[in-house]
Amino acid sequence: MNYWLFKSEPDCFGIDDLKEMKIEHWDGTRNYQVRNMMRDDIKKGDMVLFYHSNAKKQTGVVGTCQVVREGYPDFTAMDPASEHPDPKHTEEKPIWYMVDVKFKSKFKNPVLLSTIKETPRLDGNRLTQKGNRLSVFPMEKKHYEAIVKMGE
DNA sequence: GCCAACGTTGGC
DNA sequence: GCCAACGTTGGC
Repeated sequence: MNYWLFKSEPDCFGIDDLKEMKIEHWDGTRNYQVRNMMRDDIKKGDMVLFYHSNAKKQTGVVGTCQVVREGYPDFTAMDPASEHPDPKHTEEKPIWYMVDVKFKSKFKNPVLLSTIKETPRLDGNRLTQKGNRLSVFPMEKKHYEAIVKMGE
């Protein structure tokens, strides 16, 4: 089993939205590195930290979810009314991929970015690496488990 | 709103 | 293939 961190802006789609919907597709990623992970690497059963980025209140990890469907074409790319339409993406030749995730938990204590930076046992995680702007990336098991422990 | 650090685009 | 210009992300 692998572990990941997914970023989302809470104004757009937050942990409470996922909690309500229970299962939702993680659409809208338009970055090739992320696309490759969505298509090839993220497997059913993998665990995901849900991260709120650009948050007015609290920027940090706010809960967890689990992958319930592996990579398939992001149909929102074909919808001109969607957030990120891409005319090059077609049914025959999809470019963008997404996975489905299922809500697992909302943290009692969100693990803030500032806390993650200050916690020595989280050293080396990708979130706080300089220049990392990917909205999806792998987490080491020990970091995943440490963050869940802190959150709950 | 600012800006650093990318990623993407397109002319050549 | 190079690289300048531009767009985006996301913390602050």
